[in-house]
Amino acid sequence: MSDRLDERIVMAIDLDYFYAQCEQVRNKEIRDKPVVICVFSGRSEDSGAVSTANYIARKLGVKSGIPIVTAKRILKGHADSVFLPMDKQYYELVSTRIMDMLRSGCDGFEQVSIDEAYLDITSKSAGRYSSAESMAREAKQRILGSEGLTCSVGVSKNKLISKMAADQCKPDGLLLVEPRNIENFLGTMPVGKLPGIGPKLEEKLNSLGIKKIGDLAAFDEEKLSSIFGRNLGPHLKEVANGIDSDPVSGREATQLSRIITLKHNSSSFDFKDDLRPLARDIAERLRESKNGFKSISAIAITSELKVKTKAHTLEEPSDAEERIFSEACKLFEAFFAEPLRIELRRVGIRVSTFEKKWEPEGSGVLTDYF
DNA sequence: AACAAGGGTTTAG
DNA sequence: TCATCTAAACCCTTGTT
Repeated sequence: MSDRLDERIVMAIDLDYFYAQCEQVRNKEIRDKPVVICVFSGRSEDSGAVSTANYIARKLGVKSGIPIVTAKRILKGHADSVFLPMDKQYYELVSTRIMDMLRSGCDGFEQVSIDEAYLDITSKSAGRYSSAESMAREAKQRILGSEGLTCSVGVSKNKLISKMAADQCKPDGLLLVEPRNIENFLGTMPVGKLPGIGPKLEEKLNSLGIKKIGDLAAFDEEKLSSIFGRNLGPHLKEVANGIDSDPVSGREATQLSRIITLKHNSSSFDFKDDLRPLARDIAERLRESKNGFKSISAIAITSELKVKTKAHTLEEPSDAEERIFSEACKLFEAFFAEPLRIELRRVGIRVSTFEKKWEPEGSGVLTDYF
């Protein structure tokens, strides 16, 4: 019996330095310059962080997450550098057009973020990597032809390896990793290259002498479980061996949040007005998705950048702006009711535990689910 | 033991 | 004043069934 029949072929598509590339399409003048996409917090002239940068800027040391001021310092000698505010709405338009195009004609589709998607092309490729390669080239060509954007594409037997293949060949790459080559592909890579293994976990693994994915793949599973727990331990062993049965399929969102940076740090609840737009925005999003929430959290980031949350669960789901606002206010008041002297830099609201098939407040219309 | 709720950490883009 | 914004997956503790 062949073990190929149930084997999938999964394509991972990752749009290169997406926000910056979108800007380059809008304005060809900046194509050969360092381009930095910024999220300005509004605190002061250049306060905020870098969202992403094109490869010219990256090569010079500008990475996502660094302060805008730091990026400006790095690019001081490059008078042609371009700093642009993030225009998420525009990037979403572009993304939607691309995703809609990709969605058609595959067995399964999963958009994982604004610039990444998985396609299950098992049947369309008839399970052959030669066909899969043609499909990957075609996808790249269609995206380039319609939007002028390059992307990186990975193809393998599951999402994990396809994603790693796409990561490995970016930008503007295409890499197929056939099942028989997976062991080789992974073996000598640092463990930190595995999705889900960030700096903290990598450091912990390194301290155990586990540096390469091959080391992790061969490590005693009992030991891993005792160190990393019953869930993470076995999971680490699995991914290190290239195993991932997670299907390509859409998922419903489970939470929705909005957060802002306050103009000035606050030691008391004097930012009520700032919460109003957040509540309004969340209510609007809930209506769009026809969801009600049962759980609501206040998110607070202190002046030391520590994250604190307070949550409350409702008896019945709601989607009302007023409810979001009033519950959030209550939770924030609780922060300052504590004896601790807390100073907040950023504040936000999150709702979760959604219920669909749920009757919006005040609609007065009976739903027909039961 | 299983589950819900509240709070925190890590990862990712 | 260097330090955005959104989302998911875990982990832990506590309390209840």
